[in-house]
Amino acid sequence: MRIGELSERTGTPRRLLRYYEEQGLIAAGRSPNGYREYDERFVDRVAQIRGLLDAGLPTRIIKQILPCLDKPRIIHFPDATPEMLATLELERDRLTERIECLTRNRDAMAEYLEAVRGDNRPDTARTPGDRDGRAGAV
Amino acid sequence: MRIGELSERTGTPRRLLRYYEEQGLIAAGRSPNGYREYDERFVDRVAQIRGLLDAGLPTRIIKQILPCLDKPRIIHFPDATPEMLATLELERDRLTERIECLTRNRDAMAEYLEAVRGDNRPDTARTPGDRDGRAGAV
DNA sequence: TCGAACCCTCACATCGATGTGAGGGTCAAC
DNA sequence: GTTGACCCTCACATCGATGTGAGGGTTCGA
Repeated sequence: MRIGELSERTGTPRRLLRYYEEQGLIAAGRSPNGYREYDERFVDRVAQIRGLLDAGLPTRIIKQILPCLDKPRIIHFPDATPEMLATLELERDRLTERIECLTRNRDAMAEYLEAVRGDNRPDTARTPGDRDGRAGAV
Repeated sequence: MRIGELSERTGTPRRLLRYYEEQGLIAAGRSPNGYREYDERFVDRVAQIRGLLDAGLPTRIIKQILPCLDKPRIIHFPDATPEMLATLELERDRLTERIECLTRNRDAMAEYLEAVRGDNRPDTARTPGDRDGRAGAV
């Protein structure tokens, strides 16, 4: 498929598909006329890139760890340089931290919403399972 | 405390503390000489702002939902305008999605790392609990 | 053979979060 | 009273991810 179709199927502007290629995240083939040529695998790949980008990883890092993540069913050990493993470990921990942080905030929001909806006494109220009274998250 | 101390205690550049104020996320008092004046509460507040920022929310949104999250022990229902609740609900769902996405990616990394470390046969291998053979995440 | 709908490569613009520095006050300690 | 460590307000720079458009090929159907 060409860039237009991939763009539509992934909901990603053409501009960005070219950008990801420029950053070394994807390597599209070219047909004789110079058009980029993609196969099915790119649909998932682009989705994954966007996921990681959205997770806050910069393209620089994504480029490093993507080879470890995108093998469809086989893990190629030769791919794993020590640097890559270190990066991967570090990013895994970063992600874990971030996930915890997000979860705390999400729960604080959910808690607030529940409190507002569930118990609408006139002015103020405590949240349901409010041990120390702090719904706030970090 | 003044901006320097808050900066140090939150690990946040002065510049950003001023920026957050400019964006309406925090409202510092002023001492007679014009210096910003902060109390203890700002330490948590700034941490929370950074957490949300890091979660990918823009200051615009943070400004909206922060009032729902930062009450130390009391939830003030009057704060909850319908728009705010809608935003909050939307962002909560967004966060949930994002958390799932991050978790998938984190698990894919962890899985890969485990596979690389646990079982180092010469060339290729399958990941441990590899049902469909896809370690990839989106 | 013409036009619409693709594609290409630059290359500059924008946006939000930050960095950096100039120009200038405040204040405590020496 | 001067120095050093604070603080202030601009205001321009940077950075990564994106938007946008100019200038120009390719393909295909009317």
